[in-house]
Amino acid sequence: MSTRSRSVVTIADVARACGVGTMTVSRVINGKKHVSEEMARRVEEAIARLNYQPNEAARTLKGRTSRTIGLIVPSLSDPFFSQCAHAVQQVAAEQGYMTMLFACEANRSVEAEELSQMRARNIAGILIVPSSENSLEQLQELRRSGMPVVMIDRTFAGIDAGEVMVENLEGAFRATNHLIDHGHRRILCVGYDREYNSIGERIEGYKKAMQTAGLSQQYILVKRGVPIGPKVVASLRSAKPPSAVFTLNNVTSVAVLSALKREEIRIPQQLAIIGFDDFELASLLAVPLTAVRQPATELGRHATRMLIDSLRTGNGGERMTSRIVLPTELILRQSCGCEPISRIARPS
Amino acid sequence: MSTRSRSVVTIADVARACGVGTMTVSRVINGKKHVSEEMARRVEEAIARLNYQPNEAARTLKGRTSRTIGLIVPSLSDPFFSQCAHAVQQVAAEQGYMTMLFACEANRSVEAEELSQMRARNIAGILIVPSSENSLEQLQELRRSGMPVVMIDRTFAGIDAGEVMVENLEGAFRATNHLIDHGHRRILCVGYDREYNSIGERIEGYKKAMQTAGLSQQYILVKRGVPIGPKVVASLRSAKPPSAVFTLNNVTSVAVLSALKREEIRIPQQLAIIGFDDFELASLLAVPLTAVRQPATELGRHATRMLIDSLRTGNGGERMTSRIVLPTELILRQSCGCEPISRIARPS
DNA sequence: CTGAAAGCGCTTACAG
DNA sequence: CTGAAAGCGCTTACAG
Repeated sequence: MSTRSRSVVTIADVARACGVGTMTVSRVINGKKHVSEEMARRVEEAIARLNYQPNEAARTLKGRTSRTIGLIVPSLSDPFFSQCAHAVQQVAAEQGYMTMLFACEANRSVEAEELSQMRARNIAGILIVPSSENSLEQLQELRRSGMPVVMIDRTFAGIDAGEVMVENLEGAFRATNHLIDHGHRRILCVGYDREYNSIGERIEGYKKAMQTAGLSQQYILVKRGVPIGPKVVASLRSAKPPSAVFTLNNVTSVAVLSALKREEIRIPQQLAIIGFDDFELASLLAVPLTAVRQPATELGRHATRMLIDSLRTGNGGERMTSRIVLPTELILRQSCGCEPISRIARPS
Repeated sequence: MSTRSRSVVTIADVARACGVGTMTVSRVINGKKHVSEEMARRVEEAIARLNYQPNEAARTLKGRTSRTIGLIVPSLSDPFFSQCAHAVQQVAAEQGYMTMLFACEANRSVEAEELSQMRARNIAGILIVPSSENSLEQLQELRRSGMPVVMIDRTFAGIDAGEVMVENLEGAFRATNHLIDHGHRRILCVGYDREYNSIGERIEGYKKAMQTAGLSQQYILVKRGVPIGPKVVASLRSAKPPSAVFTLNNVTSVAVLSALKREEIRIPQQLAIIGFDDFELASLLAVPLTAVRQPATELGRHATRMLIDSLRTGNGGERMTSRIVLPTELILRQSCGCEPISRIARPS
């Protein structure tokens, strides 16, 4: 009863039960082409009766690639990535693929290690929010061997892979302009991870808006791990204190918001703020946050579809040039200085 | 260059390169017992030089179980589960296991389907936040065939599996008592998913506290999908309006908070609130939320360790009776009526 | 300490 | 439409 024998029933058992060859069973499992109606019925009945389930390891060993895709994200603690991951898993499952999950923690060596695990497991394709230049070479090698790769949210040059991005520049441009429209002249741009092109594009958007308006730019761009809140607070006491701040991602927004709260700085009166990246609780904050919403779910969905498409067409060996860029949306709340939308009078 | 041939180099290639048998290479890969020092060195050098990587599918086909564990959670959108999932993935990776991810969306048929996929993929063991009674039988069948299973956060009776829970009753008891200490007499208990024992225990904790204090209980317990906020608001206009509310999980807390905000009901003056489940932004809310903190990360860590332990000892075939119950913590903020902690004067 | 043989459960050509 | 043979890349006994 407790022998460690899983999947006890094999294709041979089914074949025997029907008095046919294993090939016939295999054909039925894989789309029943060239099998007579009646035969197919008999085999299917036996499969159901014996509760047979094909062993994926065996199929993989022959077919060289498993119906599993790998997903590498920096972290699942960040709601943006977890939402994305959720969408990936959903779409993959719908299409009959399983998802192997990896959270690399933006750790260089971990990402490389994970990539090599992927290869060992005959993963069909890779979805990655790339965090490290170090694993680039390995990624490229995987590509060369024909494994399809799709980069999500940010990309590295030199990798021949599909890309699903967001309109970072446009979103940041609009956000900054909105602040300018509110009359702000000294707008500070704050954030982490400037080495990623997603963040880089947001910075460009900010820059473009400031330049267009003839305003001078101010930045606080630090490395991950450096507490950024105190720096923003300190800038408020400088000779030219900013009257508004544009934060480059949600981690930054939360860090800045925490510091402002701690220092009892009033938003938006003393400092207005717009963040890139919206999140569920943004509207329930002490001062509801105006934010650039990124379609995290759509990002995951599109990327997964792109990957599976290239798996189906089997053109992973060719160049993967697809690129999708999704629009962002500026969600106006109060932290930018906008008034709360007056509620419709409710009938008592 | 672009043939779909991954993992081109096999164990045979390595063996040939060293002029040894494949067995010797296999031994080196798997812990180098009974291999001479020099031989091991030679083989390892060849492995590195050829960039050889053992094919997991082949190993699995022989060994019957892959170094992969399956994780089934209801959703990754809920930060509690995504944090938990993150911890699982981390610990598993440290121990050399990969994580196959499934988000079942509390969908009965999906959970069952996923479970059967697990079997097909020779998964070594299962970590599950169970959502459905429907898949119980299947889980139990998996158990019978020797697959170790650990349930996280909530459990179903009749499944012989490891359990990692949280002190739900105690946490809820303490939270309710705290509200009573603030002078509240009419405390409403609100939530979803009463069918889960985790939620059931929280209800018991509330009940115990109310009974001990000689107070009468009030409940709003609804099915998933039903908007719960409006019901809480409505109760405020009843003959015996509650002066405080205890919410049974974070989804409920957020729903109630949203409704209270919409109706401009002041917290804690008009209605005090304590929620079960803490979250990152709780302290940045309009009124910082007092909450029972669950150690999501610890939950994931312990569960993964428990699973891997039973994989190592190979006692999956025997009964899995381990049970870990982690403590919760009441995080006092302002929504319960407590005063904000006075800040330490900062040197200007 | 080392290796030749057999086989894990499936699928890919190849015949009929 | 159907099946016997061979082999995917590894590991498990079994010999030396």
